[in-house]
Amino acid sequence: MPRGPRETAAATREPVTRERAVRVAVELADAGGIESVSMRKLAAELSITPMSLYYHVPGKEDILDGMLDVVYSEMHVPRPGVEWRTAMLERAESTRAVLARHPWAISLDARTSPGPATLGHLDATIGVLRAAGFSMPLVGHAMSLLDSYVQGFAMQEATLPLDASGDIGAVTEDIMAQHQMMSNAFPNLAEMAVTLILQPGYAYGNEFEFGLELILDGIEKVHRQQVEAADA
Amino acid sequence: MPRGPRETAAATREPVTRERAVRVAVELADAGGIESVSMRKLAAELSITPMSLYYHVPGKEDILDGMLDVVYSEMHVPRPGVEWRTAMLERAESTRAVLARHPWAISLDARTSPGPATLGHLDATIGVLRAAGFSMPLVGHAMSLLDSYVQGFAMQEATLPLDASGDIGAVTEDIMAQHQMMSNAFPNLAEMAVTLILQPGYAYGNEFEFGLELILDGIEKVHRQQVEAADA
DNA sequence: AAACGCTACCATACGGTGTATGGTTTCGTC
DNA sequence: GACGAAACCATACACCGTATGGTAGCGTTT
Repeated sequence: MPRGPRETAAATREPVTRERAVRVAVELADAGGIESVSMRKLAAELSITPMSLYYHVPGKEDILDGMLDVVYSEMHVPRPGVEWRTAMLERAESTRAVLARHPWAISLDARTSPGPATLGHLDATIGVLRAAGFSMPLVGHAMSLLDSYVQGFAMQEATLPLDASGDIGAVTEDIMAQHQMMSNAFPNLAEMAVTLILQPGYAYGNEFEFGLELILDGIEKVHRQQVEAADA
Repeated sequence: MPRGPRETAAATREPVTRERAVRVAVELADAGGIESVSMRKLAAELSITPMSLYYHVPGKEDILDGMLDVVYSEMHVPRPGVEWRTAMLERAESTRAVLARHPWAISLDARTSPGPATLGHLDATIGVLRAAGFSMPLVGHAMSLLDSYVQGFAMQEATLPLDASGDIGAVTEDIMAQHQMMSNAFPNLAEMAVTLILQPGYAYGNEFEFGLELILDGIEKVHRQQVEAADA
């Protein structure tokens, strides 16, 4: 029966490593939001004291970096052979799905110092576009555009006061209560609320696809023009 | 000589109000980033004790909300008559300019409970699109798409390790040092770094316009189709 | 003139945070 | 059985947001 070092009581099981600490931090954030990830709570969850964490990790920043890389590692990585448009679509939708699973990651997304999963993801994406004949500048354009949109949309979506189903219903009363006031000060906003957003079938999440397809159409058009120009 | 109440020493000048507290908080954030806005530092800047702030404000959240609304109030509000595409372009560029001036606002952008400036801004934008004949669903599509892109781009830009000029130069050495390693693990990324990003003329900020024009083109096309379909 | 109440401010304290400093225990190896 | 590294710990500091319960100065009322 092999056993790790330092197993005094019957408490500890797995050894504490940076990897496990980050994994547990992700679980904490999933359960209680990013503000429930503190060095003390994390240490408690690992059955060690706060300062013992610093043996495995240089500081909290490193844990946050690790958490973001875990999130990226859950995303679908485009495979080399796939047609570029399909790959980009899958990538965007996978990103959105993963961020929906880990909403706290949206605010962490602004962080520098990417991890290996993040870099691998970028590398694979560039590879697919290059294989499809995209010029390097166009790869830059396309990725900046797509990533900005996907990340921005996730942030907008997180901002809205939605219930779990993505429906706006839960706050309808609040909005209607303010409606009289809004109609005077912000007539266009009030009209949009009543005739669009508060309509039964409306869900903000559905806006995602419109923008995504529009962007992919635009990129496809530019790509085709470049290819034709090169052939001529 | 009119003087406010409670002017014991010759210290205080302007009276403390929520509005002034928020204004000073913005100055603090501009000077030292969002983490240098604490109730204690803010109170010190206003020459009162921390707890006195709570007479003017329910809590820190309210100050952050106010700060974001100040940022929105600095943005160019589209005027009713303007052609929609021009208005959207100005709006996007103004947003980007203001967020560049207050980088801390990007991370605050995810915050609920918009202020009057924010709502007024939205209202004016909807008004311009409606006046241009956009259907309400298309207004929703267009604004979701544009706002997601602009906000996401600002976030991406803030993530990058850029110096003040927007140039990547400052970190070139770091990248080159890791280049050998990257070439093996992430060949596409390495190639992109060398042949695009590290090239003398390249600045990530220039990517903004490509995406913006592409999006506006796409929206214009959809709009034209809808108008034609309605005419037929 | 005296009492009252309101506005604006303050002192103290609590429970939380990240982490610097400097031990202490346990283990494999010699 | 001594030794050094690996893993963990205790204490403490400077900060944070804010709950609780005051207090000084003012205008108005009686």
